Amino acid sequence: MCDFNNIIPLMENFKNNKKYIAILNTSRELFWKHGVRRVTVEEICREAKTSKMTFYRFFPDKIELAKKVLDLFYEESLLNFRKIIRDDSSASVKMQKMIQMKLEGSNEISNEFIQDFLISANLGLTSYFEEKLKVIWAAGIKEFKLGQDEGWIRKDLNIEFLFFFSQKIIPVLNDKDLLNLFSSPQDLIVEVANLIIYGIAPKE
Amino acid sequence: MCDFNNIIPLMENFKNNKKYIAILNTSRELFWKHGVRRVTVEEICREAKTSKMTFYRFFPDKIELAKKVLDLFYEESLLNFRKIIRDDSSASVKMQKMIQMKLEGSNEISNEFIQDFLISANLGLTSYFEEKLKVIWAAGIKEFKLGQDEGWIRKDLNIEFLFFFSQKIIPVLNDKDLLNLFSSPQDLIVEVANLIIYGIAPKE
DNA sequence: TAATTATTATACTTTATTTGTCTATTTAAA
DNA sequence: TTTAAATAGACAAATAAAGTATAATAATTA
Repeated sequence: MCDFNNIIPLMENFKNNKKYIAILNTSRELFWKHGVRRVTVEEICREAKTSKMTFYRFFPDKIELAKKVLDLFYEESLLNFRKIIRDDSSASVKMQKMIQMKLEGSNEISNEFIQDFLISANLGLTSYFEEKLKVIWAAGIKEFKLGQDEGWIRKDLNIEFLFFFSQKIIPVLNDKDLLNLFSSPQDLIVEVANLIIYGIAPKE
Repeated sequence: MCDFNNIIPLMENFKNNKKYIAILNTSRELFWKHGVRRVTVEEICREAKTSKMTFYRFFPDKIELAKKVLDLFYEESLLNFRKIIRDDSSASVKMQKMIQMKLEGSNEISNEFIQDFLISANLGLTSYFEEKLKVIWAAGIKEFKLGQDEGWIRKDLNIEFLFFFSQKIIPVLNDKDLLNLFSSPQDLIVEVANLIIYGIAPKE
């Protein structure tokens, strides 16, 4: 008699909805380029070929959409990260893949996007971002600790330190003069990966 | 008794004014990234470390500023172009330099910027842009005709055709597979320049 | 130094844009 | 055919941006 499916909103069915996905993709692109502040709901709808009413059926407002975009981005990044960590290649290759990923920047959040999360406190995104970052950071560290358990990362390594270190080292790797020491970027990546994995001691 | 210098506004003295230059540079950067529409006067002032009042002393509004930015960009581009054309290197080297310039995109107007000139008719920039383009186009053609007079460009070449052609050819040169046929991008540029200058006939 | 001029910060009004909601219609699916 | 989903357009309310006025400060120059 009483079918609750008709009463309780089918929240998570959105995921497969074409329009919902179109809005997410379009907004991600626009947010990436220009940040949240500069992009209007109307613009997103126009680009995603949807109407405003449909937009508001899915998202209460632009800010919540931005949060969702951030969520999905992190989810995706973590998945990529996990795939490399749990991959059954050697430690050195894993590290190479991670460096590659970092260099390509495919896992990098755009500057314009992040600015609106961090700087313009007015949008109310700052704390959300910080919370999210903490969670992701923890998840990433957990993955690395897995590597310690599996034995291909030494147990006395400070993972938190490694994370900070890897953030700082990327610009250095993009140095033109450094690149010239190698016959290809790939060779540089291998060299760095080996340094990180094996240090400077000879492999026994 | 009557000093007209005090009455007639010293219009063109702006050119050397620090603040004026700061506003132009800042706005160019912002317009380049986001287009005119998305950038606010207040934002420009903030970035250029100047006040709104100073802004309005130099420019009646954002649109006039955008026009000025376009003007200066074209002026600069034409100067670069002229420098190459009137340079006393060989025809082939001239062409190499021009191709290089095109590839670097340093003389390319940004897409975001141009969008606001072309698409959003509301800003009233479209006709201004078209007029300007005509003038620059003509100036460019005139430079090339100089080359014809000087004898290093054959007299029966249709310069207008060459212009269209060179616009279309750039993306082709950025093709990865094409680049792989050469040991360096520079070699590709030399090859293309030689083709344009000498055609396929052997140099006598 | 005093006078002049340029610049700024702030507050404020006006104008324009954006938001979010409401309809009446159209389109698509069951 | 009925039901649900999506759209276009109009709209009031909220927000943001433009542009002006004023008083206070800093920088120049005579």
